[in-house]
Amino acid sequence: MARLTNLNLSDQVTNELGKAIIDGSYNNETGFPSEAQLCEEYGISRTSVREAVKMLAAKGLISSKPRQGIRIELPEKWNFYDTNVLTWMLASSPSLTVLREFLQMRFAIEPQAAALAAKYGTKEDIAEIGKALEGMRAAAQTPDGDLHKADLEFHTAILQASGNRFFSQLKDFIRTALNVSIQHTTPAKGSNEAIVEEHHKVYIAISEGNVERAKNLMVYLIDEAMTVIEDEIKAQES
Amino acid sequence: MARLTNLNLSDQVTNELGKAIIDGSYNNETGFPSEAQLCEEYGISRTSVREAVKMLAAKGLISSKPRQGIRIELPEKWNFYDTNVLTWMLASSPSLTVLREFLQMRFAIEPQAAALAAKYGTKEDIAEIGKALEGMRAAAQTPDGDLHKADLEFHTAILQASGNRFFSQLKDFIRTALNVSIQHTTPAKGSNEAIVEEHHKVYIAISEGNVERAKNLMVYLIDEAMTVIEDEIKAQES
DNA sequence: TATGAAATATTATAATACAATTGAAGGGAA
DNA sequence: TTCCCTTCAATTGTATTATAATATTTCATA
Repeated sequence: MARLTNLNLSDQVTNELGKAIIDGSYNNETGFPSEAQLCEEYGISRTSVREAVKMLAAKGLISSKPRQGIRIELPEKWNFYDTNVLTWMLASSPSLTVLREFLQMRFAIEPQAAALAAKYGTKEDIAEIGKALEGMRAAAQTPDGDLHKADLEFHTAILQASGNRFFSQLKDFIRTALNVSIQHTTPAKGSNEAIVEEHHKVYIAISEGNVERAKNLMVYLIDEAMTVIEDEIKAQES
Repeated sequence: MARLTNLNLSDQVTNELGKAIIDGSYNNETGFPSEAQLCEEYGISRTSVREAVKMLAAKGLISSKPRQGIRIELPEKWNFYDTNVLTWMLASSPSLTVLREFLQMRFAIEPQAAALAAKYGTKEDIAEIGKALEGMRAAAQTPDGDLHKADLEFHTAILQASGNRFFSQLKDFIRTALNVSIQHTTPAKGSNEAIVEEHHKVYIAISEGNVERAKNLMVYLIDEAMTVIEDEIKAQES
């Protein structure tokens, strides 16, 4: 077990088990270990094991009943919008398929968020988007500026500006999606200015309250990434 | 404490505390009770209290550290895509605002899901949509048929057919959204046939693989509900 | 005042005991 | 045999107690 001493024992075990469940190391055919077995396996008390089990149950990964033991829930019950679950899933299968699923979600969420930001965004929220944009511009002009990080800020600022809890809750989700995205898409270097310019257009549309335009421009932004992925998937299949 | 004897003690306490946290009965100013205090308050052992606390922590509602005690996390950390959290939130504030937020999410998710279903849906998935549609038709023609339930099935079948885990994971979310929606929107009775017909069009578009049309028709479906809500909100404000 | 050490309150972990639940095995009767 | 009932056993559920770890507060000292 990876000893992250800044984490509780139960948190550590939660992590280990979560990863193992999601990557398929455990399954209900071979049988999931009982509490007692987990105690032995990790050399810890039942108290901690139970706390870990409860946390995993809270995330939808497992359930447990007397005499029946601990069972892995069907994957459709897993809460993929939980940051940990998401991380565990990506650790186990960072495939192009997952990346495409991410992009499809971004395609649904972000244009709508941009539209809402244009419609309802407060001055403060929109100022944050502007600040993120400045960060992108600065990073694009500096030799080793972290454009990617600034990009993340821009997109999350828009989610925040939507004024809708369900959208802004997806900040971590989108961050993760963008991070994975970056690892796959070969960065078309040299086009930094173009990237910033496209984001700038989105910002303008939002700050002007141009709902439809904000949405369309965001669609355009994501569509580019989507195209790259679809091509890669096609290349792999053939 | 509501004694739901089919639930664990820790589950019961999780429920009680979850609700109380979300409706604001507890807050960090007045101070959140310590484990010992919770034991007294609910008359249970520390074991159960701790398990409940861990579950709430897993859902992002609280965190706890030695000497510092249990603290409520910022609402932006709360995992609203967790079924329990969602239920607790609705129990505390079933306002029009929440309903609008729900609809905005549906507006983002469902048209895209319909598009994906049209593009990638398997025969089996699409057959399920068709079956749900038949259910709607039957319910619409029967005097006291449950059209609403059949409607739910239709929409969740589309999410399933998207072939994207992140979309199909939102089935419970959308179900809840639809349920709340029904409670608010005065059912424009007499138009049952029209409703079924509109859903039928969506089904046709999906089964024919007509991506754009599927998306647009779904937008239309949700937009109607959205309009009703927006009007209600305006009426309330004035 | 600033620094550091000690006291303290709270969570973190462990060990143990017993209760509750439920699936399976076994035994008796139709 | 087949069905139903009882008994048994394995596993989780709950409680109690004790100790460790941690971080805040207090207080003494330079």
